[in-house]
Amino acid sequence: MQTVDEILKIKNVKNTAVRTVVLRHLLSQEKAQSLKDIENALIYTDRSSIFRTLKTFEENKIIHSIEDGSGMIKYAVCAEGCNCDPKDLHYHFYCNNCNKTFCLFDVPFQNIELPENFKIQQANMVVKGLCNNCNK
Amino acid sequence: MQTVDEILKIKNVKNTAVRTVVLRHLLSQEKAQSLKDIENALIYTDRSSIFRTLKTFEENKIIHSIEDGSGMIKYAVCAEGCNCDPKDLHYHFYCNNCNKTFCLFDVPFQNIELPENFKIQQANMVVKGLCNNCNK
DNA sequence: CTTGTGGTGCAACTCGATTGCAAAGATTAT
DNA sequence: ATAATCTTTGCAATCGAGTTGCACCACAAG
Repeated sequence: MQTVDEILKIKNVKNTAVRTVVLRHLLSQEKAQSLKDIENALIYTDRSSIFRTLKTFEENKIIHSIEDGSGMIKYAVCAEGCNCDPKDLHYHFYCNNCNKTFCLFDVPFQNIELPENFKIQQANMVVKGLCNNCNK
Repeated sequence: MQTVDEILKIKNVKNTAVRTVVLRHLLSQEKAQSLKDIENALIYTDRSSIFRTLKTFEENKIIHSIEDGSGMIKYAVCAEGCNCDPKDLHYHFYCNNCNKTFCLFDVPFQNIELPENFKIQQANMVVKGLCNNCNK
């Protein structure tokens, strides 16, 4: 696992106090985090700063965003070497019971045959159901 | 193509003025509609009435909702015989240029191998890119 | 006719997301 | 080192899609 400093350096994003704590928090979580989640975890950091930090991270492909249908956009750290290209896509799983969102890096991704002249640029794939913790 | 009256009857939803115009509008569109889209199209019908109509339609599986990442939930009429089960899932395509959302009924749907103990209930699959009109 | 049920329109509210602005911090040029 | 410049941050205000409360209306049941 890369450190916060390494990631910021590789992605050419300047290291600041807010960026460090936000990225550290994201790395420490197994599930994707919403702005609200992060805000609650980092009580000394302003919401708008976190918001802009997330935008910066997303632009620089440090994190990717997931719309899981909870109404809040979730963010998760990209895998090493990810460029957020179609080839880097992976499924997400949203638990209807505990409302957590997971990145399913290990589930193989189907090559989708789009109709004539449609061109894929990104995708947002969310499977919903019960996670292993809640499916009991 | 089923008529508005037929659909409402089959799904056991009472026919009202608002329901008729909303469903007729949805059927007349090739792309999924947001609440705002419908509101703009049906200028004499109140937003909250459309909103509640859409909820009613969704509960009764007349339409399904799509979170395409535009920030607005889109709605599209279900295919005939759809029960909104996992087996009825289909991909959606969101055009980054014209912001339209399409149902890709003809693109085969992969059977997703979830990790141990994860259970699928629904899914929201959105491929983003350029549609045939914008990819020129 | 009276009562009840559900649908509709209006207005107000919620809440996550976003922006404007000024202060603080970092960087570069002088 | 100091001044000028650019970036980041915190605060407050705003935006906008979604949602709700309430009164009114239409239609159905008793």
